[in-house]
Amino acid sequence: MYVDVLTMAGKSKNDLLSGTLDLLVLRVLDAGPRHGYSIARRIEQISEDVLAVQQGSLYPALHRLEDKALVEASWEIGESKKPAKVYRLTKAGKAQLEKETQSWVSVSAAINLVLSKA
Amino acid sequence: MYVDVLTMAGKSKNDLLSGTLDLLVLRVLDAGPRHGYSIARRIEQISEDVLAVQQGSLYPALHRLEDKALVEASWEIGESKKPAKVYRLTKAGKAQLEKETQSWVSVSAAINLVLSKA
DNA sequence: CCACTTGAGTAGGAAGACTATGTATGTAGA
DNA sequence: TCTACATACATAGTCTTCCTACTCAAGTGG
Repeated sequence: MYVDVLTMAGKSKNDLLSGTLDLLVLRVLDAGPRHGYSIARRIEQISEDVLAVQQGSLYPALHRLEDKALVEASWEIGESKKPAKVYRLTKAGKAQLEKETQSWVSVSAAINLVLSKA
Repeated sequence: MYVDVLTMAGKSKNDLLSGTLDLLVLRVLDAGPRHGYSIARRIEQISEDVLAVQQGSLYPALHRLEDKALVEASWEIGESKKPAKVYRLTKAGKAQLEKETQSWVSVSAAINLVLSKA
């Protein structure tokens, strides 16, 4: 039995910008295959804990990417002996990564322009 | 009567990152009061048309900000003689702008870290 | 007169994130 | 051994915010 003590009105506010999660996941997988849980850990680690990847965001994102054939998965047993679903980037995923990276670069640059120039 | 010819599956994909619109609006208003329509034009202009602000995004955003008392509005008649709803930043809006700017800086930096470091 | 731009707005729906759950197993420690 | 914790995957429900599509209206230029 779980009870929420506080479901506050003041939202804790986003850890991520909507839409960037897929990009980050693709990028991490570009550096080599990984299972879901460790993708999240990796993003948090590299971002020095600025970004927090919730499981409720991560797994749906992975399933989305899989549906779009941008990643593919297989169950594997690693050192930990626990079976884990290992994801790897497909060719289409690689292409998508490049596209989304380019998009991120230009959009974030544009936002910075507005923020600086008024 | 209007009919959509094509409501395509392949989305045209975002002009903005979700959540950044409010920040951009606050920033533009920080440079001086403006009416809604001209806020959109200004963002597009400064961003060199990389960012497109849809009216269906803009006006709801302004109403949200007004509800939160981050901006306040008054109907005014400018040179164009057409009445327009002019928005200005409130003190709370200014504070919010600073907070969100800081958040943008750190989050975008974190994303860039992940993108570069793998 | 007509088309275009300016200007404000709403309704409806899709997307994606978060919270809150649930399940299960391996591992370290008391 | 029991217990707590980290690992690991997953889904339901809700919320927020965006976009598309549309309406209405008043100036402006041809």
